[in-house]
Amino acid sequence: MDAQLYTGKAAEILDAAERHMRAGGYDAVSFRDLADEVGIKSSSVHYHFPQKADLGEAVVRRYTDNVLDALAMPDDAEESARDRIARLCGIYRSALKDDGLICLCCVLGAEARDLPDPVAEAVNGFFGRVLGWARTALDGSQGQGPSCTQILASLQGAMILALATKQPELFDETVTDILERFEG
Amino acid sequence: MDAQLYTGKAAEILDAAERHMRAGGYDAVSFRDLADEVGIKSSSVHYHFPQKADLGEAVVRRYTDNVLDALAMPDDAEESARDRIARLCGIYRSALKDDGLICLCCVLGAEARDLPDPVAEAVNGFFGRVLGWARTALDGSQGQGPSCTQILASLQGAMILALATKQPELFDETVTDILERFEG
DNA sequence: GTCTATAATTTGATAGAC
DNA sequence: GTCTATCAAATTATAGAC
Repeated sequence: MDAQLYTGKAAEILDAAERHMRAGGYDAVSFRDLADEVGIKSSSVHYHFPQKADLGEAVVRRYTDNVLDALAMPDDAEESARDRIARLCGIYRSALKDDGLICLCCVLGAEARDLPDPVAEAVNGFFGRVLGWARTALDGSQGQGPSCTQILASLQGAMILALATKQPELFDETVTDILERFEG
Repeated sequence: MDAQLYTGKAAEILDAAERHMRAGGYDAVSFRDLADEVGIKSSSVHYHFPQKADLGEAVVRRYTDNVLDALAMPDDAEESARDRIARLCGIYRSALKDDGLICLCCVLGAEARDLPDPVAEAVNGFFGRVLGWARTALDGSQGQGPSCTQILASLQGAMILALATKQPELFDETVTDILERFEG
């Protein structure tokens, strides 16, 4: 159950696949496009990830690990719930502003019904783990601020709004609303 | 600028296309699949919608008109802002619980970067019109309740969470949170 | 409006050499 | 691990008959 480590071409493939999936969904990824981008042939991509579902699952799992790593640190026990949630907001914010990318599992979650089972399950797992993190992050903030569900839902939806309307301010507006509710 | 009316096969095609797009995104629609479902050939689908982008744009525009029609009525001037927002929640809620479908523009908005321009613009238009409706819906509820952006973002994100985790309760939880904030 | 027929491209995937 | 070669299937789209 250890987190898998990817290096070299495998990592490059995952990088390219994640970028495409976050921009256009699961179907936006093709073995030939990935191969071209990393400078190998499509059959070599199949060597690393035999089926497309394997690739999709690996992308989601690696993404999940990366997000949870970023959420966990710095590991300060005295940190307020508000500051911890602000870190979650910041992760999404920088991806959106710097690269125009929204959460991978926001895109894939929206088309979950049509995803291969292992990929859909990995997306489900992402939300479970992030909600689990949020539950402990809010620990001790006695009923103050929005619920974990509400925080995560707001952020996911705000990314879509900001992207689709080309108004990044809409994301910040939501972040402000979330954080303000901690000063109740 | 009148709303286009679709009947017969054209309407059936749009129905099928909307269903597929809401389940799996823009790429989840193929002319052959649609043709089979409505009992004609794919070339006949092209007669009604020459290019796929034409089809996509028509689906989004019709969906937008339908949602705004449902939001507008019943047209009661004495209705509270809270009740109007509850109507928006109800539209999404029944689609999710009855058919397992989330908002069309939630799915397409998430992959907006990869959509043909006319389709992306139609999705943008959907959010503009719904946010416009929400602004007037909240008229007179002096600062009470969440902002239009926050309401819409929460609902979109909650649909994704509910769908991806197979926990419809998560959607209801968000609706409850939104409506509670009107009793401030 | 719908059909047949077909074109051109892209897709996921495999076999086997090096 | 990467390659060449290839496959079967699916895709969007068009021409032209009825």
